Amino acid sequence: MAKQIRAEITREAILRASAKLFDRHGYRGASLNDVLKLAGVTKGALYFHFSSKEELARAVISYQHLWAVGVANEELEEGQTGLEAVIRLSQSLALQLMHDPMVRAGIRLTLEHGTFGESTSEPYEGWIAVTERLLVHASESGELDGAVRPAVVARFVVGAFTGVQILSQVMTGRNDLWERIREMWEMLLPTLVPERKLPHYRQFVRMGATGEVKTPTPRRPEQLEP
Amino acid sequence: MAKQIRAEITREAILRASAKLFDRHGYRGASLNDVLKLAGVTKGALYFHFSSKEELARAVISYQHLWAVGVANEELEEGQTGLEAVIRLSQSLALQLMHDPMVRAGIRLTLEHGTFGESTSEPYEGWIAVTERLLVHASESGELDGAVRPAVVARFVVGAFTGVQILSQVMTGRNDLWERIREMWEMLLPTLVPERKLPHYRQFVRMGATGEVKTPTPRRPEQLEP
Amino acid sequence: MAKQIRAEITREAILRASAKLFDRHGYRGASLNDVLKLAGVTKGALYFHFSSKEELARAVISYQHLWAVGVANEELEEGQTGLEAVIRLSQSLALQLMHDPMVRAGIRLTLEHGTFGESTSEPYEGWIAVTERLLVHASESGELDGAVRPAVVARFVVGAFTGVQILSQVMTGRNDLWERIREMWEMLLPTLVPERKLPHYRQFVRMGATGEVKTPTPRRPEQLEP
Amino acid sequence: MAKQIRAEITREAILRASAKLFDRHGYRGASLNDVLKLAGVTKGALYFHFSSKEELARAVISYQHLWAVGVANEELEEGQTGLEAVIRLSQSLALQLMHDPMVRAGIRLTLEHGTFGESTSEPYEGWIAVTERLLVHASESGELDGAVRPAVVARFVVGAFTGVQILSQVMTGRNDLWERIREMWEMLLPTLVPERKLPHYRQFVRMGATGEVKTPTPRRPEQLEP
DNA sequence: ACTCCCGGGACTGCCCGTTCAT
DNA sequence: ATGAACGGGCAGTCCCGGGAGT
Repeated sequence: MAKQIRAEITREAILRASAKLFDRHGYRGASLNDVLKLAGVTKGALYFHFSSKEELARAVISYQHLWAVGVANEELEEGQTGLEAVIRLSQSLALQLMHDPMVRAGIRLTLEHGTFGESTSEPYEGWIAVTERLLVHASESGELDGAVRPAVVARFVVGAFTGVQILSQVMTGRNDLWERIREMWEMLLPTLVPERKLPHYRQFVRMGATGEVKTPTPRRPEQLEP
Repeated sequence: MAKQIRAEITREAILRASAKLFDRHGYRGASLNDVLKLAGVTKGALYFHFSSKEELARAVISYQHLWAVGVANEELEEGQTGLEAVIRLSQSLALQLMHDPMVRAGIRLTLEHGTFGESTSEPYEGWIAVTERLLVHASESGELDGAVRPAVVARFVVGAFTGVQILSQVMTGRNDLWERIREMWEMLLPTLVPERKLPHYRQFVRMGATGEVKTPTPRRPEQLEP
Repeated sequence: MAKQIRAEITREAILRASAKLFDRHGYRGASLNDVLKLAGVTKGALYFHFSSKEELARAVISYQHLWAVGVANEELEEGQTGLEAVIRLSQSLALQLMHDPMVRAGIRLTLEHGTFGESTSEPYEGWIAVTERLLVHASESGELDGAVRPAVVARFVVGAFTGVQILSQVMTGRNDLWERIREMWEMLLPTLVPERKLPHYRQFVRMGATGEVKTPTPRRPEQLEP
Repeated sequence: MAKQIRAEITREAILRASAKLFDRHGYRGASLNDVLKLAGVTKGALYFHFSSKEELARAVISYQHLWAVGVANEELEEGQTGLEAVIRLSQSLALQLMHDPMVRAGIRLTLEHGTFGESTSEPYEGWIAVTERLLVHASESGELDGAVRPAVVARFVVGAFTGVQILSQVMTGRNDLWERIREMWEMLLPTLVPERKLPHYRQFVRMGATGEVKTPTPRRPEQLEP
């Protein structure tokens, strides 16, 4: 028992250190030796917990993915309308990107693996699917302008968010990400909702950074057994 | 003299080969040996023309940058209104991203160097600046809705374009980039222009680059390895 | 008591698994992790029973050695003439090499350690000594041709057996080992025995694989305690 | 030009050093770092000449193989009878095994790759084939006893030589190899040749170590171009 | 002026046999 | 008897010089 706790601590230390370095230098740029140094563990420890660099990266991605899923579910359970949920989702992710190294790393690795790599579009498809579902729901509730096509909007929102976040990272180290996301929504709202509802959503977008970041304590990805 | 011609050919071969590999594997993932093999030259040749891998990458980026600047100027000289110029600019870049390996590589390297690197935001700032200038011009000509703030829009457009392009690349190898950019503009136009001008711009977006472009049956990026 | 039985089972499982892997991949090629996996035990268990990989190998070799000694003694007790005993001995070993992983592994490890290693010729010397003793006995009984020098023959027989067995292993996975050993004796008999006795020994060599393989249930090598 | 000479020197140094270490420690036991140290070159040099450890080993094997082929051909051209050629061949190989590290290493690697490995029996088949061919020739010339079956003898001789050489190596570091091979032939001759020719061949076997070892300056295996 | 061969050496991810606290 | 951690070593790959030749 006691052992397992210690193991968990080590595992987390490795994960955390690798996240930091993956975030800073990318997958290839991060060397395991640096991870070891930063985590204060030895090669053996790393090898015990993760059988390869790739698996380590996958663990980081997985962590971030689980976190995102958790947030999405919470958002839905809070009885918000569909569009509001989408907005809150984007804001939660933005906040997390500003503060949580694990999520930052996860996003970056996903991006690298997608953009530069053999391309697994799967995570993006996931985000698009979630967004689309929420928008369909919103559309059926009459929240949206009649001309809005959820699939198109979902795809664009995910893409725009991705790009805005990158720019914010490059230009300000993500310090202005929150405002950029707000501006994004302000530009999109006129297209999405009927004019009379605009004020309400504008207001909604402006609130939000109430500090209460969603942190659904994601459980670590279960180990894959061979 | 004769020598110089040969030198230029070698230089170009190296540049072209490196672009292809940078595009496919990223900066770190592309090995100079592969570049050599693909270009059919030797190490000595490479190091005569480029003093380091980084300089090689910079040359690719520079090439793409010069191309972009050239296009921007042409667009302006053609006597289009500001907003139209912005749209055409984005479309030109989209087309080039679909077909020109050098531009693709340049964008990718810029992105890597920015997102994951020591961060030189300069190219993005350039794009934003150009866009903003055009939008200011448009605003002064009364093309835009009164509430539009050029600086904000410019920043968002550049970010959104970046993200949309990434998603298109990950999900379809950029085959659908043209449509995605069109959709982007269709979503932004209601926010940007007065309602009565909407039909005109919608039409404008759909046409494309003054006839000689047309949604050009994009070939998918060639599979790896010749 | 019960514990000790369990321990013995574990020990055997490890030994058996390691034999299989040593046989297949050699000393260096066999990894302890694989042994663990195959035996279904943990690292701790292995290191409880064997203090190092080398000792594990020694145990395998020792097992095979004890087996060989056992067979040799049985052969002698069965009242065969000296030459017959030598022949039966070689045949028993051949059969065992074809079927018993532990013996296969033992032979291979001995060979590796000898050929490629710091060379302990001791096991070979043992075989040669036994063979020589039997041949001297045979010589004194008048079974052999007068010109035969037991020491020379013994050394050659051991060498030839070793090589023939290797070739059989390489070329047919030892499937034809039995026939090869028979041929070996047919080639040596004219040199070893007087002409009139040739038919008898030829007949003797041909019999043998009567199925009754010698399996003298070798007791496990006593543990050497430091 | 001058460069190429230097390259050849380096290449040879690497080959020679690796042969020494392969001979001493086997394929797995020899570390490239040790090779580098012994050869006095760096990793870059090695990597330039040999793209992997395996290829290095193959080069050594190939060297030895070419040497053997060269010797075999010379032997044949010297107008000896078939059986004499076989004997001389075995003696040449024995001498070489005693003195030339490259050949020693080649034999050892072949053996390892065969015995302990995925088994390529090809080199053994080559030796057997050559021997058989010579014996068939001898048989047709009436040198051999009528009952001799060349295929069987060839296989056994190759096997026996292999084993005898191993034993000699283990027990005396191959110092007594020459005598062991002589004894081998003395034991086989009665089976192989008619009685009246025995004295001649006995005499033939005893001569031979005239010092003039066959050294057919084997050309290095041509590089495989990718 | 331009190209090439040959080499330098640091570093990477990985795997291994082994030990120690429990 | 276990789970966890240790640390050295492996083969392989990389980016890069520099002397010689054209």
